[in-house]
Amino acid sequence: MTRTDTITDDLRQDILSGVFPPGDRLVELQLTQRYDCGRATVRGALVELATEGLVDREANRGATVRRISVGEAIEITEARGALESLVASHAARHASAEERVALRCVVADMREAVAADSTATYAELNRQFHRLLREMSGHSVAADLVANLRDRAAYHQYRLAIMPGRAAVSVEQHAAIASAIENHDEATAAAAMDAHLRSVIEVLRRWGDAGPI
Amino acid sequence: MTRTDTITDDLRQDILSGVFPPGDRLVELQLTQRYDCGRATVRGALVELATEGLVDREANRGATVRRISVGEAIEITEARGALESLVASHAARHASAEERVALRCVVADMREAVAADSTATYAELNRQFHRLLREMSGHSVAADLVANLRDRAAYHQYRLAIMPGRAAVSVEQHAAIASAIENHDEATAAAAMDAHLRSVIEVLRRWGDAGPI
DNA sequence: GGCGACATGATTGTCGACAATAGTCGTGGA
DNA sequence: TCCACGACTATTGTCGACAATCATGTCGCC
Repeated sequence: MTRTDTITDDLRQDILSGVFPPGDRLVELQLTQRYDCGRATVRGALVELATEGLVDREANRGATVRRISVGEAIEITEARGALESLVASHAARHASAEERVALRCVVADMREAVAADSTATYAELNRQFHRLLREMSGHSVAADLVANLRDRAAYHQYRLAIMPGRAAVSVEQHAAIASAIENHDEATAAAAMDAHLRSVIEVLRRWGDAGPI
Repeated sequence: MTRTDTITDDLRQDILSGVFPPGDRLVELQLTQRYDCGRATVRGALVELATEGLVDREANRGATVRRISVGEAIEITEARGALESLVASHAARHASAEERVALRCVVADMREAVAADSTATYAELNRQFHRLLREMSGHSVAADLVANLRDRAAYHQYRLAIMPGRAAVSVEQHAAIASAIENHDEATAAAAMDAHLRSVIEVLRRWGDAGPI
């Protein structure tokens, strides 16, 4: 693993975790001293994150953290729905017995987190659930695309996760997905995933009228 | 538009058109003299094309044109099916009257190309059909992803297009898609697109046993 | 004759410097 | 007072050079 890759991961993480909020300028020289490396290394990272859709790069004008409007977040979630349904159906077909157990455990933990009203824990379990699903699917093309789309909408995703009452609704949708996968039911798994993401879009759309950003 | 962007487009085109066939090494210094620019510029292009999935880059070992196995081509086409169905349904909803006419014209030209047995023309019209659909959809997220997936599987796509008898089957599937879109029938458009790509996968799968690469 | 260590060459990773460009501030004139 | 023009500054785009790393071929040893 080369230094550029490391910096790319670090910068990606910093963007996703909010160290650099949407719209922030990413000046190469500043990043240079933050990550202690040359400008070429930083540039490589910026180019990569730009093609991932996490940063905007205008010629001679520099890079900024990409701002995702609610409208675009909806598009992203629609695309994610199409792909992640595919992932879910493949997971239902290919998952091992251990993986199915692991998935059930995650759902159980999610229920606990909801009961304890711990939104941070829930958000992390949510990520874990979807990551596990991607691994189970064995469909690396769709899995990679989904992971990227999740990153792109991470900001809105986070706001959604901490929305009061949302977790309680969401957890049952995850349970439905997990249950279908446990039963090796590809079609139901895909449908459950699709329903889950349509529900996410519904919430985003309601926000669109009133919500900020 | 910066020089790096130009070189990126040129290199992408050269890869897609077969100037650099799959597996070919992309040595930075050689590309430097081919495109008449510095190594930094070439590197930028390679990084971008690597994240697009068109080139492989191993640390300290250089870049090569990505080899896509038949298995991966199937995965790519599955993902494309999921996304392009979404694109088709959005196209059915949002397309203008002129765009619907344009789509019908393309299908008519395709029929002509099939009758004339002109595979090169048909392949080009095929690209045009799908590009037009992406524009009609207004769904930039899905459209960009689909365009990228098409590039990644371009090699197999091309082999499929010149397969004897394939165009005749394919053209009717395109006609079905166009017809659904003309009728503003989102669900049917999506289903027709899905059927089209499942048919593509079917052919790829049959190849998988006997076909080369 | 086969195997492993070592030198060699080719290629990439990283850095600093220079050139080019966009944005900004100040000045002069109408 | 307002607009146009020009210099200045900040930042990016590009280049060449050096260091680091991997692959290859050679030599000696078993």
